[in-house]
Amino acid sequence: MKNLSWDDLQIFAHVARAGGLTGAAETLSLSAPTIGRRMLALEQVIGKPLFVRSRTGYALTDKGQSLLRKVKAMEAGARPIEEWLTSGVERPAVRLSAGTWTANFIAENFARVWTSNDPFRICFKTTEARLDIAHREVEIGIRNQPAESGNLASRPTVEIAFAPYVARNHPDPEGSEWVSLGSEEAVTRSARWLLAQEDTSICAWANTPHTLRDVVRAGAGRGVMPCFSGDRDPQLMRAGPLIAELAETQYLVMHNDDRHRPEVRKVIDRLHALFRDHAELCRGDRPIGTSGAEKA
Amino acid sequence: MKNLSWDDLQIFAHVARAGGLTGAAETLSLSAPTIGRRMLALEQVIGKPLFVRSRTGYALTDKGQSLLRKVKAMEAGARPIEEWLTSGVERPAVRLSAGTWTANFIAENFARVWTSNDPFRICFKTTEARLDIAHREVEIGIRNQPAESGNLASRPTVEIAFAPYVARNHPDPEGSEWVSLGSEEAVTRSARWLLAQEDTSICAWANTPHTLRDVVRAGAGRGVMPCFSGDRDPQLMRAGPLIAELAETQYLVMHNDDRHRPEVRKVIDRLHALFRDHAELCRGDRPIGTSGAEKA
DNA sequence: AGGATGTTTTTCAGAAATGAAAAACCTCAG
DNA sequence: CTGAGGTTTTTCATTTCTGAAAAACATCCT
Repeated sequence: MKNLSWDDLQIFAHVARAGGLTGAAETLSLSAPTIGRRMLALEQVIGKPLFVRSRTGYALTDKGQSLLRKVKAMEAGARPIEEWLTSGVERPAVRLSAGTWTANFIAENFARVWTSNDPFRICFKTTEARLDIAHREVEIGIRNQPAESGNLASRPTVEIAFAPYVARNHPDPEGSEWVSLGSEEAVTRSARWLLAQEDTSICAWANTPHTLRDVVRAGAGRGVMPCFSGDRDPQLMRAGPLIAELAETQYLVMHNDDRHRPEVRKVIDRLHALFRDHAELCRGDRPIGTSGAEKA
Repeated sequence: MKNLSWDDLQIFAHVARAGGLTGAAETLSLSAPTIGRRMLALEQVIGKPLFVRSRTGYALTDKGQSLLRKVKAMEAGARPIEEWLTSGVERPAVRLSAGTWTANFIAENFARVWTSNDPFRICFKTTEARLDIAHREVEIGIRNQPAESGNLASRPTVEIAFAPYVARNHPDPEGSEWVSLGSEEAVTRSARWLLAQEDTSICAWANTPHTLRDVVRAGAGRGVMPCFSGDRDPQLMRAGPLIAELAETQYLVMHNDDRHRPEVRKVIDRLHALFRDHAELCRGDRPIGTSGAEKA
């Protein structure tokens, strides 16, 4: 730990411009409490108050104004480095593997994950299989288990709940038969759950999630889906309570070495923010199309 | 964690100038392994190797040379901030409390702790009492126990060993009587230890450590001292083995809030380095004046 | 050829920093 | 006056980073 941290000076400039911690947190990959603590520490190193604090934000003192002018000179000094980093570099691709529903959800929120200003590209690999991150098949995997080897890192995001869905306006939602998801090669967790229930009657099988949804939409019967998919579909409604046995924690998994790559870092952070913002939807707290729905 | 760390750029410049990790560690308050990891992470962010690594040090690649030129511009931008920090500021005092032997040891190595270039001053408070750091009686306390309250921080330094000493060339070192340290108000740990021994014969009491040393030097008998004092005194020699019961770990204790104050940080770091460099002496591994002394 | 010295790299336990969640507080609109 | 909304601050569990110690390797001297 050094005396005067250049990183703290950079953060200081962001807080000064944003007028507070929350605005600075949006432009930095740091949380507001962390930024608050670092500004406090910076003031202790400097020995003078830099901010006047209020509940409406942070304003600069005279000393803070003076320091900001100087830090802007450092920012000017840093700009050639940022430009040097991006010039002449082909934009790398961040390969992202996710299950069908998750990929669909991300695709519908794509602007939250990537914009044309980004110096990288996104490569979706939509698959129910688990691709090998350790051997660089993808950079980021969205999984329902944490990484199990030491050279992978995982970051939990949200709880994913599952529930049965049926076509909207189905005459007998909880009395209809089931549509199961699975193929001859792979039996899904929801298919295993289904087989474990007493007195279940399966009227159809689908081998891809899209096919299952289409069959359920057509009114053939009930199907199990994650809530972040089922509860966004205006053609579906709940056909029973949440299925506790299928609830799982979602993880963003990446190689340990890749965590410092800025494009991987940025995608990871954005995915995390995206899912966090839809945490209620994912947990099943926003049921669609059922009367008397309660909010958790 | 941000993408391109300004702190890492600063460290990079130090490594480039020093030609390696070890030299950079001397000018930064970071260890060589830490600097090595940070340079690796910086290269991953940059996407290009910056160094050619060898066992004789780090040399810059062409890309590294290019980056160094740019970072020097940031250093130029940072210089007005460093100057602004030091200009017009009355030098603060760092108050340091330590026991007599420890204060004596530090005073003899004062150039390791303070120089006239430092923008602060040192205030010794030599006492066997424990001064209150939480209520700002001192900034740094050197103690034999870690901090016990949440708002204090402690950093262990070295193991302190104790042994009995006698005047050099005493005719009967291990057969002489004891000189005890203590006063009517405060019985020291070594005095308690003495009373707990079988068949001990105390011929004198001293109420200050300096007085005890003077009496022992005069040949009156054996006295218990910490090894970093006894083994530095050419007028004394060991009069028995190390006293395991009295061994203790030394701690540098400070207020949590003060850790970011650069002058407190600097003194703490220097004291830590000073004691670490004399770790063998403190542990009793450098006995003075006894024949057949072994090196640990 | 072998030992000493000095550097970087790796491993691992502990310290420090972080973010999530909650608490606290202020402002503004109804 | 009250409730909603937005911000900062505090608490605590978790994650990340650090330094100590050891390992590995290269160079230099005898």
